[in-house]
Amino acid sequence: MAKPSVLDVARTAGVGASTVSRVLNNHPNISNGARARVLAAVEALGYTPDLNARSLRSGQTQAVSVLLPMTGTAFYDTLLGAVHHRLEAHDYDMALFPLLGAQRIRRFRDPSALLYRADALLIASQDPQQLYAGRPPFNKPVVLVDAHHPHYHSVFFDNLAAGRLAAEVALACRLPLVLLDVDDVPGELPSPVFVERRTGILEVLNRQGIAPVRTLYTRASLEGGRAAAQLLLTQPFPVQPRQDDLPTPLFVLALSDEMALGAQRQLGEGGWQMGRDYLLLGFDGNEQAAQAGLSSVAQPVAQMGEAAAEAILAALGGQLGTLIQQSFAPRFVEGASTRRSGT
Amino acid sequence: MAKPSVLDVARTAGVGASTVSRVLNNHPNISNGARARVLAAVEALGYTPDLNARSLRSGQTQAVSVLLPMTGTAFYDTLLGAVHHRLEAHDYDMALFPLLGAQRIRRFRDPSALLYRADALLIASQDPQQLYAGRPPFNKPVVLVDAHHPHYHSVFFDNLAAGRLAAEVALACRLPLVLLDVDDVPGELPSPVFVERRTGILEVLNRQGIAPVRTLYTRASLEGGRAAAQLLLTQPFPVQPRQDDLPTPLFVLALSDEMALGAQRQLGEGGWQMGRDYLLLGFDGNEQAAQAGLSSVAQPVAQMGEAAAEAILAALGGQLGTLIQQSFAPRFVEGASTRRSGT
DNA sequence: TTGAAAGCGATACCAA
DNA sequence: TTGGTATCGCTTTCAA
Repeated sequence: MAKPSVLDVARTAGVGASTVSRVLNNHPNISNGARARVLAAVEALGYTPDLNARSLRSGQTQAVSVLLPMTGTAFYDTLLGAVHHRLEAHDYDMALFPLLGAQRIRRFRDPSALLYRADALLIASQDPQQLYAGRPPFNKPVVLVDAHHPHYHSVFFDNLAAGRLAAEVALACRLPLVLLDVDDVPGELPSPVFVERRTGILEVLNRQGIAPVRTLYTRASLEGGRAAAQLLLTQPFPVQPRQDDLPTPLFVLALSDEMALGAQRQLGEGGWQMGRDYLLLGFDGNEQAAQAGLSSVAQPVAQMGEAAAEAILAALGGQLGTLIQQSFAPRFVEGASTRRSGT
Repeated sequence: MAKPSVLDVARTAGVGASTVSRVLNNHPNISNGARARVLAAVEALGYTPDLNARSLRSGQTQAVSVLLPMTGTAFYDTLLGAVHHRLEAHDYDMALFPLLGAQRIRRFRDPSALLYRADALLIASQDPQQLYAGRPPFNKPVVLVDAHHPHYHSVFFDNLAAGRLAAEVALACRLPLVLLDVDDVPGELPSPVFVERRTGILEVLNRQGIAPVRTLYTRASLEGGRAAAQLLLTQPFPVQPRQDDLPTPLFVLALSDEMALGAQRQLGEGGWQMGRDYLLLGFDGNEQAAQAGLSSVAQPVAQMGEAAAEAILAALGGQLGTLIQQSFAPRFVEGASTRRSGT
């Protein structure tokens, strides 16, 4: 037999089609008898509503599309897990559309792309202006997460403040500063996240008239951190710890915990001792890094995901008079890595 | 003004609604004049078809859903890039539904989940039987990629054969064998990929009555490879190279190139020299690993993605009498890492 | 080659 | 609290 429709259910239950619809959509003012018979009929027939018909009539899809870069995992895992969790509670589902290569935005120029078959669009870690060279062809709510733009609802970390905070923590130690910075990848847009952290750091340093004794550019990954640390080990210019009687530790400031973690491992394997030969600070509040004793300027990823979901829901509810610009402040999470030992 | 519909376009162009539809769907037998006027009207009004109405009427969505684990990136990047490329050529779009935690399959029990609003379902690296404890609630084509099951169209690597091939390469060197194996993650299903590679390897070893001198269990990542290699460096039981006058290199066989790459870096940093102190072989055909000179039992990821897409398209076209069980054979890609130096 | 009209399967309005 | 019916926007059939 063909897939049953509301009419089949209605006939089986001995009620009208609208009653079936009302039961299925939890409308008030339904008698218990009718509800029970409808549910029984649904069960008996194995009825499943047709989403296309539902959407056509109601004008809603109960879906949110997420546009995201296909890089990294732990971060998006946490972020999108939180987003999905909140959306789910309001009966919204979520589909992901990874960018599959920076050049392939063409795919989303078409307003009838699957991406836009949704009630709202969440753009992660991307500037829509740059991405679309204009606006997305979508006249429903658009929310940015881990990115911000004055024309869009934005939920983001204050990476500028994070940079400043990190620099202040570093300066307070009064040690020679090594900056593990992120190299631009040719052909890709530079990540605004790292640009802002760097800007915040340099702003504070400049104000104090202090410069890093060394800046190493590398990939924004654990292996990148390792590579930079290796340079520190093998080319210990301009300060070489562990040879004086009063060694001067280096303060290594990395633009991400991933990089910091890599540096820690590499330096440790090279015989440098944390607290004695170097101090270390990263960004993100990465759990692995915290377990390894690393201090971090942390950012509440899951919380931000929830906030983004709330922003979407509010926009969908039409309860959004003004533009949301919600920034999350960084928090210094102290571990062993910013404490000198044996003093 | 409200969103224009076919009727608006038809009025503007001075034709009937069906003519508009025909033009938009590239039907034959349309006069050039009508076509031109319709296209002009579409342009003028900024008309975009309503996908819900289209799907309701036609019974098709022109969409394929992909169910995938939210781990790894390079692999799925390549795989899904290839899948999407083929689908796109046939006007199908693609949406991703990551598993966001092993326990959350509940989300997909509901037959009216967004996941199933598609013409076909692609399941990556998962056994549907295990996943659903039965069948997915979806009576349209289902294709498995990087996984196989006798009841579903499957496109996969022959990891068993890959394991055998790797073991044969290793045995041909007649060196003490160290196996870098993958540790089970508690709470997660063991990956069939590694199970099969291991089985293939052990099958060949057993047949020859040979056992690895050492098996190290670690995470299936670069860092996992590093950790295992570190054990090799610091606890050089039972064979210690570099101290005899005639050193015996170890043959290190890792279940993935990622792990092999990690091992290579760690051993290199520990002073072991590739070709003299150890040989190394991994799986996957990872590009980074190849650049580092690693030999690999490679698997054509993009090719497999394309094959999976073709399987979907064939199933959608209804041209699929029998069940597809397409396996891709491994290929030994020789680099420097399996050649002894100075002999 | 074209237009009128039926119908896909739901929801929402209105009258009862 | 309920059922009948119009309607969402499109594709398809049928007749011209």
